[in-house]
Formats: sequence, structure tokens, C-alpha cells
Amino acid sequence: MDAKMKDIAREAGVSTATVGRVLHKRGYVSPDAKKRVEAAVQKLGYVPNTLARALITNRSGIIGCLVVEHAGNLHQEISRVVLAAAEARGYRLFTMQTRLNVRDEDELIRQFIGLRVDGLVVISNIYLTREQLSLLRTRQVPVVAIERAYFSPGVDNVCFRDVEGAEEAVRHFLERGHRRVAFIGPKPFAQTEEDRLEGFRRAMAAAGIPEYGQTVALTQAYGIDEGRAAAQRLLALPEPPTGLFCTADSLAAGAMQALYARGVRVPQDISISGYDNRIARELAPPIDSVEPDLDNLGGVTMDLLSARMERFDDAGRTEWLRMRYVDRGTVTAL
Amino acid sequence: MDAKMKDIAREAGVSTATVGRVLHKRGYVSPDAKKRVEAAVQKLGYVPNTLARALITNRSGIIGCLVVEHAGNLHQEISRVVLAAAEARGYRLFTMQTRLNVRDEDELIRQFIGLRVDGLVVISNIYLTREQLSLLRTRQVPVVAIERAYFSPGVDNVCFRDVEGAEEAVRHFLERGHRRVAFIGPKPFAQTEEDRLEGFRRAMAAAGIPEYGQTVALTQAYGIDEGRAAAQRLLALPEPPTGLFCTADSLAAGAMQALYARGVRVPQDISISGYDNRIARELAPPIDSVEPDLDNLGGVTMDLLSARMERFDDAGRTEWLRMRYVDRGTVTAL
DNA sequence: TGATAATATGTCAACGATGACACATCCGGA
DNA sequence: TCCGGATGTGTCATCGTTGACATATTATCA
Repeated sequence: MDAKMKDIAREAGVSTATVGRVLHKRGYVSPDAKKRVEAAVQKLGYVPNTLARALITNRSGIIGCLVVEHAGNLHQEISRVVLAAAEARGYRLFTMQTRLNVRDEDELIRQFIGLRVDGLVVISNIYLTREQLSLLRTRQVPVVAIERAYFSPGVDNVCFRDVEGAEEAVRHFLERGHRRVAFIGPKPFAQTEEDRLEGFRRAMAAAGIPEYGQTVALTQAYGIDEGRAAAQRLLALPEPPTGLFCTADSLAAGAMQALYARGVRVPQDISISGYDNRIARELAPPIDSVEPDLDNLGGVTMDLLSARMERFDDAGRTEWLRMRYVDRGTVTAL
Repeated sequence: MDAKMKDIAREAGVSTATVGRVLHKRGYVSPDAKKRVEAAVQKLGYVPNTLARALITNRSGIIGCLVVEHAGNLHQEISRVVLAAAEARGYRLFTMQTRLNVRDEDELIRQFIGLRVDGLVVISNIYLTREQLSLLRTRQVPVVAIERAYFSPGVDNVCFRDVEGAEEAVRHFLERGHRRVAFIGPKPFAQTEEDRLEGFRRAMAAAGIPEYGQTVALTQAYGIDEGRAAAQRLLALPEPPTGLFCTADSLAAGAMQALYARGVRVPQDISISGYDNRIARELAPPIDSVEPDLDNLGGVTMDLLSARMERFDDAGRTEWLRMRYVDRGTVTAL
């Protein structure tokens, strides 16, 4: 059905080798033959079979992207910028998603290996297992992990400076005279969550506020409902906080609902900031948030990956992406 | 490097044919040979080469997904549910994205054809060109288009009942005594936008409100800023509307900011509803919205596609997905 | 006892593109 | 005139897997 090289060759009256030379613009081809081949390609609507090419060259031109989904994180946005960067560099990005589930991940990794991907991008806040890593390593598949640092041979990392990001956000409150700043964030279940809590603690400690004086509202997960409930609890305290530091915009959005319902105005009556800057700008009013450097993320990731695809070695490089505080004026002086 | 069937065969002391029989659980294999093959597969960490298999079977097991991105639409969410449905059915979904750009689309479609995808899902609110369609058609690639109906041979469609969705939302205002209901939505540039505007007009006309009495605020695009500006304009009218029907949650979110800034309370002072139900629940307060039946979308899409993959024909089937009005109480009686 | 079916395994030509290699021809310079 | 390089083209084994076909052995029944 589909035209193949042989068909082009016959149509143009040359051999498949010459067709190949025209297609790859490599080697000597007479202008005449070239013209005839191009005409035949056009006429028969020839599109080279990537699969056959990959089989013999042993390079698929495909990069796998494993996204471990998880309500309330940035993984969708991250995969989008990585996709854009990959396409810009001429790679095809093959995305597969899963929710936290080792069995699924095993299956997806086998699928990627079956496709003989040239590289793999893992976007996850949990770790791959040792077995999964070794499966990839014996096949010399370059891996770049976003969000989780592996420090493992053959794996490069792109990480967010979450401790510093959270620290800066909390300092924002403290510098404006706030003392009772509450932390709203999930009970740490991965590095990211620990880092943000750690950043909060560091900033508070640096301001001389002792551990037991800190108001920490841990939620079971990310989400609107969790944020709303946490804010309700905090507002009911005898001495409610004057500032709410939320470690996700979704939590902040929920908190805003609680505030709105109680008639507490932002920023006149209370200060608030979010994290991730995903929906912060969509709220009324738009609130402060902490933004990862997504503009660079795609490029950094693909640079690491292509360096490793050219020469596979055992070093494990790590790139740290800094966070940026986006000031929209919802943290005000007391 | 990678183990191949031949290696397994040697290790197990059988031929590749027997290895194949074990792998595909087909044909006769002695329990003993089976055991040895399985052990060899385990030992050598064999993963079949999907590319080679695809080459000879002429089925890649890959479904292409072309997402034409566009700020403010649901395409990310849609691609996610389609991905889930595809994975559940054992297909690999290969997603590529582009922004409105025919040249890019041509390139991506060629990439898909090069990969010999078994089917293609197009998520776009603009049409593929005639050339693109015929390229796919000569190769008998089943195509399912989401959002845009093609009524073109070889293309199945999954469409949203946007006229009815908008109509129902506007009726919600009218039934509660509103007369001055404003429409906030982009100047129609594709069917979706026209449909939502049409729905608004129908509902208003049915309530006896003449065309010239209708308040229509057309924006240049979807987005927070556009929604905010439109709401500001409307609030400045001598007789401001009592209800705002926004054809996207992002527009509604912007409108909410304008309301908040002016101290107009929702829903006490004004009624409002959004569309798409993407961020409506994250706002303070959460607002009414119109929700496409995303739960069914993935399944419906994949059903159409797999039916067509089994038997390619020229019929163009169309599935209409109904919209659901989500009532959160932000449209109240006057 | 021989015919037949069921069981078990191996051989080999595809799939479509690649690229090493061989073979031609032509030109310029020694 | 002969040689070497540039130019132009074709042949064929190969990539890893599949599946049609051939072959061999054992069990079953008339």
C-alpha cells in the first residue's frame, strides 16, 4: 500500500541506493537522477518508514518520557516544556503516564525499552526502583530525572531549589513584620514536600521564632479541599496567623475559599502566598507565588540528555533550577 | 548489547521459532523447553524489539495523538483521558503538540506516518487541511477528531454539544429572573466559539429578549486578562448586567478579579458562570460551570478508533458528548 | 499393523531501509 | 598515454522478529 524505497527506485529508474542518497543528501547524485527521484517521491507520496530505519541504525530518534502523575503537581506543565524542547531539537518525545504505581512503571519502562528509545526523561517525585534503573543501565539508556535527584551512575538530574524557594517566600512574610506565619502543606511523603517544609523552618528559625511557636498545618494531600480545611482550622485558632504560606497553589486556592466565606479580605486582613504559580494568577485577587524556572527546564533537560546520548558515561550530573518569587502584593506589612 | 531472540534461543538450546512460541503462548511447546526459554529470558533480561515486530507485522501498536494547543482550552485534559483509555486498551499513545500552525502540523503528520501509527487522534478546534486528510486516507490511517466534526470519509468525530451547553447555562440565569445577562467570550474564530455564542442567543431569544438588547462582550482571545477587561467594561455600563455568562473558566476567573477589585460580591451582588469546569472549582467562591463528559470521552474515542482499525471503511461516524451544568450556587434569583 | 492425528521443533524468506563495497565513467596532470 | 581522484550508480548482507512450511516424534484407533 504505502510506497517504499523500491517503488521510488522503480519509478525513477534508479536503484534504492541512489534514492537513499537523494533522501539523505549524501554522496554523489547527478542532478538529473536527483530530479527524477524527487518527482517520484512527490508523486507516490513517499514517507520513509521510521521503524525500518530505526531497526538497522539502532537509533529510534524517540525519547521516552515517563510522567508519574499526582494531583496538584506541576508534572503536566513540565512535560509540556520538555516536549517543546525535544521537538525543537528534532527528537520525538513519547510520553506515557502513570499514577504512583510500581507495577505500571515497570510495564511502561519495558515498553520504552521495547521501542528502543534513545533516552528517557522521568518526571516524578518518587524514585525509580533499583531494578528499573539497572534495566535501563544495562541497555545504556541515558536517563534524566526531573524533580528527584538520584546521584546514581547513568542518571542526570534536574532539580528545583525548593528549600531556598520556600525560605524566600517565608522571609517575605517575616520582613514585613509577620510573626505568626502558618505553613499549609502536605505531610511530607517525598523530597519536595520535605524541602518546602525545611525552607519554612529555616526562615522561621533565622527570624528567631522557635520550633514550638511555629504553626504548621499538615494536610493529607494536595488539593482545594485540603487547603480549605486547613485554613478553616487555622482561622479558628485563638490567635490566628497573620500570614498563610501554602506550598501549592491548589492549597492556596482552597484557603482563599475559606477566607472568602468568612469575609476575611486579602491582603487587607491576611497575607497569603502560594507555590508553583500555576493558578495563583487566576485567583481573585491574584496571589504571590513561587515559580520554578520552567522556561529553562526543557532546554536544560534536553541538553543533559543529548550530551549523554552522544557519549554514555557513568557520571551523574545535576542541574539545579532556581525558584523565583512572584510578587503580586498579597503579602503586606502588618 | 541487548539480548535478542537468537541469544535466548542459544541460551535455552532451542530455535528462535520455539522462543517465539513461548513468548506468544501459541503453538505447541514442551513444558521443559518452555521452562528453559523463560529462564533464559529472565537471565538475559530480554525485551522484544517492538520496532522489528512492527516492521514485519505492519502494525506498530502505536496510536498518534496530535494536540493543537491553544491557551485556555481543554486540550490538555482531553489528551490525558484519551491517553488513559488507550493505555487501558493496550495501545501506546504517542502525543505530539503544536500551536496553530499548518506547517508544523504537516511535519507532525509525516512523523506519525513515518512511525506507521495504527490510528490517529486529532484534538483541535481547527480543521486539518484537505491535503493532510488525503495523506492519511491513502494510507488507511483511521482518524478520530475530537472537538471538530469533519463529516469526511475515513474520519470519525467526537463532538461536544456546545450549543446546548451554553443554552442551558444561560437558561439558568433566565429562569432565576435575570434579563440583563452578558456574554463574555472570544470573537468566534472556530466552531466551538460560534456554538457557545449561538447557544447564548438561542436562550435569550427564547426568553423574548431581542438581539439588540443582548449584551455581548467579545474578547480577542481566551485568558484572565481578557476576562478581567471585559468585566470591567460591562460593570461600567449605565445599566450593568446582573449576570455574567463566561464561555471559559479563564475568562470567568478574570471577571472575578474585576468584581473583587470593585467590591462586587458573588453571588449576592452579581451572578456568574464559567465553562469547561477546569478552574471553576478553584475560585473563591467556586462558581458554576459547564462540564464536558470527560469521563466518557477517552472510551468513546478509543472505541471509534479500534472499530475502524479492525475494519477500515468510508463511513464517518459522529459521537456527540453532552455537557453537564455544574451548579455551585453562583447564579441566584434576583 | 498401519494410518492418522496431535505434539514438538527447526528452517528460512520476508518486512523496509541502510551502508559497505564494487564497479563504472570522466577529467586533469604527469 | 596512463594514473589517480572525483563523480555517479548498483548489489547485497544486515537489523530483530514473524509466520508459513517442513520435519520429526509420539499417541490413538480401526
